[in-house]
Amino acid sequence: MYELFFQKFNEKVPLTKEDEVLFKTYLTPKKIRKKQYLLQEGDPCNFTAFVEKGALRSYTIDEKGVERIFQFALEGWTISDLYSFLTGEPATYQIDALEDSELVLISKQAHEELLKKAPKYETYMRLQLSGAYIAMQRRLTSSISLSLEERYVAFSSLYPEMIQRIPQHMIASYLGLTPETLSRMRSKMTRK
Amino acid sequence: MYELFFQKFNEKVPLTKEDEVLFKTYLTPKKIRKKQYLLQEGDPCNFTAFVEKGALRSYTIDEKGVERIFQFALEGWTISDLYSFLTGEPATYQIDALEDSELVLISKQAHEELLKKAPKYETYMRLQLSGAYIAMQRRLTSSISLSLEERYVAFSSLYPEMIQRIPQHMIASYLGLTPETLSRMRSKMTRK
DNA sequence: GTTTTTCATTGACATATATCAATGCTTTTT
DNA sequence: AAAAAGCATTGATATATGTCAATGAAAAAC
Repeated sequence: MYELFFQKFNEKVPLTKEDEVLFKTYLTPKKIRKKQYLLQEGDPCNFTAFVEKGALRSYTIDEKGVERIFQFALEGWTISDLYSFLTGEPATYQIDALEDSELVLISKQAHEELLKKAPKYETYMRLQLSGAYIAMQRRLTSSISLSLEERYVAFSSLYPEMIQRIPQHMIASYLGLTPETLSRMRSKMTRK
Repeated sequence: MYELFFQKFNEKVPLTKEDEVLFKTYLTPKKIRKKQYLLQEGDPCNFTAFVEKGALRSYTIDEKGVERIFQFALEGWTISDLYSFLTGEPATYQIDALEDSELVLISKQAHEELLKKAPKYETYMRLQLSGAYIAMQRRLTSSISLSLEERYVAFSSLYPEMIQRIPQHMIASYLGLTPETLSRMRSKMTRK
């Protein structure tokens, strides 16, 4: 447990062994089964979840019952409803597991204590946020300026592992199109 | 100069007078005329620009010469190519002024020195990033899950001032649709 | 091992939005 | 003051994508 978490943390901000021991007291391990909820819409999101193993997604469900997937998280990624986590407002997303998963949770309370006590944590958070921001910027740009086909190609080459592990209709939802359209597009692409 | 900058800074992280004096030595004021470039695609973006007065936009131009507006910044906002600023890679966006403007620049060098010397600056940056992330998350969600009309209505009610000050075809570009479609949509809406 | 559920694919059709083109009105430039 | 450029609007048409429905295969549940 925690191996991957500290590996990724150290890549951003180097930690001493003592740092790690201290940080561990603020972390909560959690196992979660496929299809199980980690966060339900309306509850405040009082954690960020680092994925040691497995796969999760965050998404909304609109009035018509249509799912809109906002994020996938595989090993080494962090998932949360950051808006809710940072502001304390009720979550606008749900999070559930696509595979049996092992997580490292940082509670909101731990987050706030770490911000006060551990400057390295604040630096880590800033870098995390930078990364999240940059990833979302890339995605927004591609969602506005690329054709569907270009978007799918870009997604495939950026996250080849997700193409393997995640059902196609969920990728369609993430890209903002219907499963039918994605299916047709793929068959058109292979014909070329 | 700097009034609005420090007002916004203090809302996030309270500063003493001494802090402000110190910080001022890291800031660069800049005036820029309408249509003038602040950043050209391909140059590394070595600043963040806080808008004291005026209006700017960041955008890309694709192969066909179509502009895609990524962000508007009015008074109190910060604009930059954050990806380029944080990584040192060449900018993917251009930034220019929509009105004559007054800016407060933080150079990359100043940014790095402040991160080392001034913990309050790191906190400020973290909060800035949180805000930018949340704003972009909201935008991405609406770009994926709302109809054009809903998107325009949401934009209008979130940023009424922009509707007044920014040409309609640029708002269309920001929302990811053509000026013609936006025009038709607006006339349909008023007819109701 | 059988039954259910989930998933990807395909077809027919509807609809939203883009594209191309023209017009008149403002604003800016000279 | 005249000319040019920028902008919003409208019409006709083309195109991409969504919607609804059916089918078969694969995976999960029992």
